[in-house]
Amino acid sequence: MNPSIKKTEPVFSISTAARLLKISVHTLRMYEREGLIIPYKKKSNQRLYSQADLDRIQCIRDAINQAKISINGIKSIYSLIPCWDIIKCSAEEQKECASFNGAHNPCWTYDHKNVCKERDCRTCEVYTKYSQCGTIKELIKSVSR
DNA sequence: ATTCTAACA
DNA sequence: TGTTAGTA
Repeated sequence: MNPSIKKTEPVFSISTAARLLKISVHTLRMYEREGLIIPYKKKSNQRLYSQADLDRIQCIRDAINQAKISINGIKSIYSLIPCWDIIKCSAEEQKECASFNGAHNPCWTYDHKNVCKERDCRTCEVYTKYSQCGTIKELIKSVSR
């Protein structure tokens, strides 16, 4: 409601996020364990969610409830994002990268040894670019053709 | 009062 | 997915 707060600003506690999304805090933490989301962490280790996080999670909920896609299915979809092309890592780095070589999990769930090491996956375009339901569908279409 | 991790009569 | 335990 406050226009001065950016959609990417982590402001919602896990209980507030759960209430707004109508899901349990347990489910919220589970999505994180599965590597579907990367909430902001305070130094106290407590999670904070931005409006962008909420939007992303709602897309995940829609994929599960409407499209009937499983958690593993969503992870597989995310793994298809061409991260190497988006962040343009070198051929050497691609050779060493699991994400470039048929990984079935999102790139941000792996240990990074290349240029990704200096990046914060939460704010990386690879993670944020396909956070909207529409863009995820476009990705699915482009892959299924 | 809230959140966190880990675990399961 | 739920719930409980023991913390911070």
